[in-house]
Amino acid sequence: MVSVAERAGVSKSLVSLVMRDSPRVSDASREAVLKAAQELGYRPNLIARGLAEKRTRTLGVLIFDLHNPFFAEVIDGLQEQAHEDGYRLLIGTGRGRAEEEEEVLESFLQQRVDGVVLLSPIVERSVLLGAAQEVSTVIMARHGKLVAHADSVVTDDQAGTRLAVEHLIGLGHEAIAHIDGGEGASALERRLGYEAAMADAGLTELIRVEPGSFTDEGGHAAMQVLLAGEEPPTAVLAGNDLAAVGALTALEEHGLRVGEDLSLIGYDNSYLARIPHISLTSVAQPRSEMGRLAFDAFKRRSANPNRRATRIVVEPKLVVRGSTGPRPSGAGR
Amino acid sequence: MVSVAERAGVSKSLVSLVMRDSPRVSDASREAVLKAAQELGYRPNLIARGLAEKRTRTLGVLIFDLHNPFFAEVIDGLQEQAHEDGYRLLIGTGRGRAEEEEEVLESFLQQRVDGVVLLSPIVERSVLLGAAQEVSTVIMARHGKLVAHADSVVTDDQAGTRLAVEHLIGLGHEAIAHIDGGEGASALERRLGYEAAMADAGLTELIRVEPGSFTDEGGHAAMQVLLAGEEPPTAVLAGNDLAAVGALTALEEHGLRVGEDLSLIGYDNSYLARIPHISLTSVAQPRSEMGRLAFDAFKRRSANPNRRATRIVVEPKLVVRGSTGPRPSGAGR
DNA sequence: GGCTTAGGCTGGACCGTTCCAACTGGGAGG
DNA sequence: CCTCCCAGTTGGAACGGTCCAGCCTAAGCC
Repeated sequence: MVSVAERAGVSKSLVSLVMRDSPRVSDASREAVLKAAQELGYRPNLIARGLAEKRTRTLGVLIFDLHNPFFAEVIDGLQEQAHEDGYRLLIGTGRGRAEEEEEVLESFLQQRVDGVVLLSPIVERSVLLGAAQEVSTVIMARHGKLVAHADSVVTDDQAGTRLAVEHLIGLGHEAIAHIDGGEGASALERRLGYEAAMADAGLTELIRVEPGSFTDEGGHAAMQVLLAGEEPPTAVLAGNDLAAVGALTALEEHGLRVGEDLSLIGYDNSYLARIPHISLTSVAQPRSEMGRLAFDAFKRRSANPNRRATRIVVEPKLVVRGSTGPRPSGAGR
Repeated sequence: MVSVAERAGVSKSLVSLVMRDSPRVSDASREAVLKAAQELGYRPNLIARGLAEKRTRTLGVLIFDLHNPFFAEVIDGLQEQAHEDGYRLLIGTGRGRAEEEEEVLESFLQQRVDGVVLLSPIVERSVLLGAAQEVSTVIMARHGKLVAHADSVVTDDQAGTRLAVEHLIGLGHEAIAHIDGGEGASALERRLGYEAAMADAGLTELIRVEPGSFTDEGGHAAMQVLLAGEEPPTAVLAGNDLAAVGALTALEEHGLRVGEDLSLIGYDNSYLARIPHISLTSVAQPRSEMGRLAFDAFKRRSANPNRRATRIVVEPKLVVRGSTGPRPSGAGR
């Protein structure tokens, strides 16, 4: 910067002003500085700037699992909004381990990020509380109690499964089973939505929750059990798309046609559901919108760090595809 | 840091030494400093450290497409190795646009990363050359001429399609078609491998390359054309898994059983291929190993920035699943 | 003509570290 | 007893920017 200043015949303060697009610089000096910078191949040092400004215009994003396409889309939304506002994203992952997640978070703080966005974190609540005290914090896709001074963004999973059940009822189905997602807050939410919707439709007696998991093996095994029973359901609501695909395999093994002999619904509207060969009716969460909302929440909180913790709930949508159809005549009840 | 020093009754230089685990500190002072730091909730400022040390122990990783699970696994390997060595990863994406990729790269340089890893970048060659001059650069999954002062890590795609063709020939197939991946260096490599393997087996006359793309629509359309022809192939090698899944849909529409009436092979051994419902024979690239190799290359180059550009080629493997089987008797030739 | 105002610019303190040359005190060696 | 050495420690100069108070000059106003 000093070399640029010398070459342009001005002070380094002025170079600094030009680099930051200050309006109170004459056109002549601006041009001279830019020319000198160009000639010297000068590139501003964001490290030094960060030190002097005491802020980095950087957001730390902690992702539970890089492989899950869900997160990729959330980051898309986040990145888009952040980029527009001149923020950079520092992405890290604890690769599914709480301990590593904590390390990554600490490293974000040491790097003095202006805020952190935690995507489905599994660290203990106390860690979240600690983070929220240090820096603007947004927690995504984690249900449970609010964390003081942190905002959270979640989807209404109960509403999601309710949509699915109502769609099936509209098609004439009554014996609708649910393949549970196992432990974890979102599996619980999804199950509650299913049960409530069934009860509201007067189908309490037909509620059937089969233990499973969020994996294809889990969905496969659960569907096996359902089909082996005396009165198999005419429709099944899987915990997520992956489990639904596992269930699909089981149906094939039994020679049943999905969408005709039995209707199947997934959850997440992932990439998988969209494949024509699979064509799965599924509940969609507005992922990139969630990313945008998270960034907005961050901005609001950095403007006013002491505001109350908020929870932003977004509504899921049902995407109907080929895996659901009318109740087969004469089947079950 | 000064406060910690005062509280511990030592100089800030000594605090600095303790924080960096220097061996030339007495146990007594070390303990006193750590105690004071603990009590004050002191957290080292990596920004200031980066400024003073003139290096950041940070690697900029530019990803072509966050959604592609291929990249997630490469990053896994990279992250593992980097973490072990005390490096952090700064991840960014140009979201498929060359112009944005350039911006992200420039931002990495302004942040003074110690190196950059470019995953399948689409920026112009001149940009790569420029980056390589500024900082240790590793280019991944991009074929083509070597870039001066940069190392590259690629898979041998020609060998990959060759493996696939040889597997099919071993099963008795002769009329083996290839669905091309469209433009781009890797589509070219894959096609060349196919053609060479066919020629080597004396099947030059049966070489058939159907234009397509790396998407499911592309695979679907190409398979339609192949099946509509007079002498449809008994085996098809798709450009990647996604195209193979599209082809699968076309087969279904024609009432053909995959693995029996026609054999199908994908490329990438993605998540999709592993789904039981799909069960696609596919060519696997050692993704996380590629990530580790990229980090090694970075380390070597930072130790010696002027070493010659190298190209590290890793060998693909064939993963056989249910979509390939013996040539149906009496079919085609 | 003198006073005020404002735009444009500057010098130097500061941000929180690392680095380096130099200092100290006690033990070993002659 | 003096010198040398070395482990342990220290003060102050970087690192490359931003920030702020203040300076200069020319224009505007009465």
